[in-house]
Amino acid sequence: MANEVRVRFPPSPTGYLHIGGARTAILNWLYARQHNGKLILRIEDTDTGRSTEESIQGIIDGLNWLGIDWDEGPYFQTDFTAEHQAAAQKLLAAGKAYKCFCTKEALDSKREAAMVAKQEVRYDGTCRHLTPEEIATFEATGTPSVVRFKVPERQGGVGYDDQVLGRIEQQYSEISDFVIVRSNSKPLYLLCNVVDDIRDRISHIIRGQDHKDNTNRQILLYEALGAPVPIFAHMPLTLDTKRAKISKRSHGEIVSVQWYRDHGFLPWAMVNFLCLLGWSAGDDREIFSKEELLTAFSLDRINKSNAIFNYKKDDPKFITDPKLLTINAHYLRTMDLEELARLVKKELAAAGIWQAAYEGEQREWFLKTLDMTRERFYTLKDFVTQGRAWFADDFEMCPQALKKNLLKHAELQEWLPELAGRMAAMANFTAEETEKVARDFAEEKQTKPGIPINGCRAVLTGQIKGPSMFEVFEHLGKETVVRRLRETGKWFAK
RNA sequence: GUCCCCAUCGUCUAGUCUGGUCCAGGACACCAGCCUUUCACGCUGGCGACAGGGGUUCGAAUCCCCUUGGGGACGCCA
Repeated sequence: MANEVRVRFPPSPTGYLHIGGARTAILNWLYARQHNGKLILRIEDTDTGRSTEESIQGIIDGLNWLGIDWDEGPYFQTDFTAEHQAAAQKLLAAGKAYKCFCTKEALDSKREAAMVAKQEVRYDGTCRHLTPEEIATFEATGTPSVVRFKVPERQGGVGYDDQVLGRIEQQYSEISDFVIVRSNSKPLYLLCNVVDDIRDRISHIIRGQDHKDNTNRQILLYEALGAPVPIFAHMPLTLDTKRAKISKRSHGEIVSVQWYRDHGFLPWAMVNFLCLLGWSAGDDREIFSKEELLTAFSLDRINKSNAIFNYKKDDPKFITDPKLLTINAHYLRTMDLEELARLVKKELAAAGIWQAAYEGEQREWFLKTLDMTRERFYTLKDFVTQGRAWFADDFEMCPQALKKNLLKHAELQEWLPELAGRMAAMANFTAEETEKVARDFAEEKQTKPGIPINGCRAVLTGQIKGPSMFEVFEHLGKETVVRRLRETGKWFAK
C-alpha cells in the first residue's frame, strides 16, 4: 500500500467553512475518491484561542452539507504536541536546528527597520554561530529561546515538481533560518504540519498557492527528518473583483459556505461551481455529475492563475457570482422532483406555510406546483418568496405587478370580480376553458386579452411573471381563483 | 527591498507543453430579434480578449528576453 493516495484537508477552526477552504477540500476529496485513496480531516488548532467546539463544528457542518466525506479524522493538531516537540528535539540533537536567544522585540524592530529601509527582510543568523559557552551563559541566566531550523549552507537550491505550477526552485541562500518552536515551547505550524503529514503518510498535498513559499522550507524539514517528500499541487487563489483575497472580514457572510446553505443553494451546485474556479475539463462542459467529475478531474488541468469570485456587492440583481446562480438554477430546474420536494418542504416549514396534505392527498398537486414554478427560479428561497401565493393567501404583491398590471388599469377593479363570477359558474375549470372565458371576457370589454389576464396574474400570484396564466387558473383551482379575484379591491385600497 | 508565481473577452475559461487547422472557441453577464397574455425557457444574432515591446521562425496566443501589471511570501499566525 506504499502507493496509496492519502490527502488531507487541514482547516484551522474559524466557525465557518470559507468557500476557498471548501474548494481546497473539494479538490482533495475528488483526488482521493478518484484514486481510491483516503481523505484525512485534520483540525489545525495550534495557537488560536478561537479553537472551540462551535468553531470546529462550523467547519464540519459545511463539509457535511457539501457532501464532502472523509475517511480519517478529524484529528486535532494539539493532540500531537509531544510528537512535534520530539521532532524539534531530534533536529536540535542532530545539529539541524539551534536555539535562538534573540528577543521578539529585537527581531521585530530589525524587521521593521528593514521594511522601512526597503532592505532585505530576513533573520540575520545572530544565534546560528553561538559557541557552546555563549549558549551555556544564556541558559544559565534563564534567557528564553526559540528553536530555529538551520537552513543548509549549500550552493544551489531546494525545489520540487509542482503538479500545477511545474518546477519550483529556490536558492538555499534565499531561505532564512525559520523558527520551529516558540519560546513557550509550543511548536509552530511549519513543523507541526510536516510532522503530521509524515505521521498521516500524506502522499499528495493539494493546497492554495498562498502556501507555495512554505513548501521549500517544509521540504527542508522532510529531508532533515528523514522522511519522503510528498507530491505538491498548489491551486490558484480565489480573489475578489479588486483582486484581493476574499475574506469574511471584508466581504461578510457571502464567503462562507453556510451562507449558501441558508440562502437556498444546492450543495452539488456549489461543488460544481467551486470546481470550475481554477479548473476546467478541457472541453466545453460546465455541468458535471459526481461521476462525471470523478472521471474528468485531474491535477494537471488546474489553472495556474488566480480566479476571481465575481461578486459585486452593489448589484441587487445578483446576490452572488452570476455563474453560481446559473448553475444552481440549472440543478434546481432539472433535479429529481421528489428530491426537490424534500428540500422545498424545509423552506415552507421554515416560512410557516407547510401543510401535511402536501405529502398526502395534495401530493400530486404539490409536485406539479414545484415543477411549474421552478422553471423561473434560481434558489430554494424563491419557492417561499416569489412562489408564496401557491401555498398561502398572505403573499405580497411585487410593486411592478401592482403598478403595471393592476393600478394602471383602474377598470380591473370592477372587471376582475366580474370575471370571478363567470369563472365561478364554470363546470370544467380547465386551462382550455378558462382561456376561452378570459378571452371572451376581454373581447366583450373591447380590450386586449393581456390586460385582464395579467391583472389576474397580479391578483392571483402577486407576480409580474410566471407560468401560462391558463395553467395557473387550472392548477390554483376554481375556489382560490374566484376568491382572490373577488378580493381585487383590496389591492386598490392599499 | 528580496524571493517565488501568474498574465486570452467584464467574469469563468479552451487553445500554450507538441508553433501553422485561431483575423482566437465555449459559458456566464449584457444588448437586439423571434416566440408569448407576462416573465422565464428555447432559438437566432450582436458586443467583447491574446498586457506592451523586442527577438527566434517561412509562420507565434503558443518558444526566448525585457518592461508593465497582478498575486503570494519574507511572523515566537495558520
